[in-house]
Amino acid sequence: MVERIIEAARIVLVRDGYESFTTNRVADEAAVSPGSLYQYFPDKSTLVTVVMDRWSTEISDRVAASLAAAGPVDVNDPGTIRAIADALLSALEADAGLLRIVWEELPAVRHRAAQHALETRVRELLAVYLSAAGVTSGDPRARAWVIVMAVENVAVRWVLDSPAISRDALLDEFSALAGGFGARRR
Amino acid sequence: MVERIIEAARIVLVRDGYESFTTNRVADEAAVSPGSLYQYFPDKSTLVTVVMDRWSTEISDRVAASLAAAGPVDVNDPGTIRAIADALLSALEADAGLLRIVWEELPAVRHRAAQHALETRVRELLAVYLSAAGVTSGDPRARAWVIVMAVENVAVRWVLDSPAISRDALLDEFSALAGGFGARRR
Amino acid sequence: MVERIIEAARIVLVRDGYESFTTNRVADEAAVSPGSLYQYFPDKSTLVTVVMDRWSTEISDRVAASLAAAGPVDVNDPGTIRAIADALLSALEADAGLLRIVWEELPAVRHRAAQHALETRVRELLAVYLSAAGVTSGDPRARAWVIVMAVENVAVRWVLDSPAISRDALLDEFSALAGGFGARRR
Amino acid sequence: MVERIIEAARIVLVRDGYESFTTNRVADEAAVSPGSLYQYFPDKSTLVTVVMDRWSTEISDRVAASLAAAGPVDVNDPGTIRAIADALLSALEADAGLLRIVWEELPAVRHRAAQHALETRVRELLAVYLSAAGVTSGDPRARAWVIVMAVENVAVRWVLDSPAISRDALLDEFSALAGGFGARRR
DNA sequence: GATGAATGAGGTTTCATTCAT
DNA sequence: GATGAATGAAACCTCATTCAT
Repeated sequence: MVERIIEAARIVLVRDGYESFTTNRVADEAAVSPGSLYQYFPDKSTLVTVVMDRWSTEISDRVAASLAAAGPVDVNDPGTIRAIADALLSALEADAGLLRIVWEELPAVRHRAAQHALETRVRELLAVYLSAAGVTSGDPRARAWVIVMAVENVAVRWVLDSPAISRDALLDEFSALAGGFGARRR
Repeated sequence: MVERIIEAARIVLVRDGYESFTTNRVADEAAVSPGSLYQYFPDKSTLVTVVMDRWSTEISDRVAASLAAAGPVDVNDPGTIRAIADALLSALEADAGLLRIVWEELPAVRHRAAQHALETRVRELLAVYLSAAGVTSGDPRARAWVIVMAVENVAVRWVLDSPAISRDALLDEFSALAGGFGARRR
Repeated sequence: MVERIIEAARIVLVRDGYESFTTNRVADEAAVSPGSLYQYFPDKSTLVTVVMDRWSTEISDRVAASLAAAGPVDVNDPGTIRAIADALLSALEADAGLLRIVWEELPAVRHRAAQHALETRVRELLAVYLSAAGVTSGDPRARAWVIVMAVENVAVRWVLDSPAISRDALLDEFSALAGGFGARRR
Repeated sequence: MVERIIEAARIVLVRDGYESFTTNRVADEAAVSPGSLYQYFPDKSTLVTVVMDRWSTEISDRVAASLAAAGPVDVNDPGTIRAIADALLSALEADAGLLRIVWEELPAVRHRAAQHALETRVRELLAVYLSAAGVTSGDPRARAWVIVMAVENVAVRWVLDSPAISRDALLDEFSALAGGFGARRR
């Protein structure tokens, strides 16, 4: 039931947009009475938050899974950074419809927590990578924060705006970006 | 009159947030009747759009002014990139209240156009710089696009979230980021 | 407009009862949009309060008018107390339908203020009478308070419950009641 | 079980007020499922009625007990009327919280029956007293009705509104009131 | 041009009640 | 008998927008 409602919420969100995301419509879509919604979620905004949390976790998991499938991370392999970026892009593309709604229609407050969680998770991964790569100059935490913020926006906008940049070219850019930070190592 | 309304709209937006940004409240703040609003703006969303356009222009102008004041851009001076980033940060900080509302509460659709205009302007500047710097590998337009997207998010989030990174350190990171792209030139 | 709404509210209250007293129904009855209600009244409960205040004033005025029409009050005339009581009964009977709703369906909180105002007004009148009548034993203010509370309930219930007591007999009882308090004078 | 529910209903009524008196809350308080409520009570209003009946009986019993404890009623003892009134006040004060809810928040329809029962019981007692006291003028039943209605309201309001009248003074007023009716006997 | 009273569709939320288990 | 998840009607209120003055 909770499952059905969350799923319906996600569908309505993607199909109708946030402006039209009403509790009644969600109830309809879930083939459930409006009252039932409130047995499991205290209010509308919580419902959105839950959908966001789900999605954030999905993305994290997808990225992690891709990396795991790719075998152990080799810091010296220049392909590593590409693999990470590639995994992220794929994860975002998995539900581009939802991504668009979230990024373009949802007031950020609604998905701030979920986004933060995702950023933190990625940042931690990255910190490990950076330190293993022997990047020493500057504050590694600051560096990780900057890269994550940078990559986040670039990846999202690439998926949403479809600029005239091939996926391969984009991955090159990511490598360059990371290389820039790593460049001064040794 | 138009002026008064736009100014009122901005005030209401910053003071009360987007949720409470109602046409009636704007009319009140402007000491104007709600009907008069509609003599100059077809609907509420247009009003927001106009405020956004204004603000976007303000930022562009501020950045341009800062750069002009700093004298001619010297592509070989590593300080140049710092100057640009610094100007951008200052411009964003000039009305952090509005920045927060725009980034956290406004559905992106509302300010998409303004944001796009700003991005384009900066991208063009950057393209010149990159080409002058002799960056040749890869597609320079793709490169410019990526850098702009990256910098945009990093700068905004730094202003809004106040992470534990000094302004100086942040500027260093920007240099590194730009350096990374320039690094492989020869 | 305000007038129309208040009148409609009163009609709905009497006709449908407090349970069915909804803002939409009032709007319908007033042939006005629900939104218009809220241009003049901040919320539903205020609307009820206003109706109550009106009615309380009507009763006061009716009583005062009756007394004025009856000529100057003669404290020594045993008929005086009958006149007052008679005026009150008539005033209550003027809109017995509303009286019933107020007394039987309205949570007292809704009409507490109006009732209090009425009680106070009557109490002050009574205090004058009592002191003129030379009632000296006991605290005259306490006495007035007690009589008002006593008369209030008796009168209301007589109108609402139609007990097997003629109007004349009831007025006799009121005289006796007042006489009881005056009895021990001299 | 029935017991537990009634007790819970009373607790909720006093603690949360009538507005918040919901069947679900009562069920919670009784640690019982909402469905079970409906096995013993056809609907919410019946539940309230039962609570009211209980309470009405309690008051009657308390008054009766007080009188019994005071020994046989002596019609010629002017203290008798005080004793009755005193017993009533004490009974009302026993659960002033409930009294307030009943009088101020409950639509009278909900407790009309219980109140009526109480009034009748007291009226019968009083009729005996009045006839024994040799009050002959007027209709003794009318007289009893009037006194009961008068005393009821005065007593309740004294308990609820705490006017600046001492308990002793109030009892004096009651005596005077009763005396007024008896005064013209002989 | 300016006004501002009027609109009315529709959103979120509550809660008494039911019925399959 | 007991449960408690599910129901769904309906309530209050908001606010972008209009149009007669």
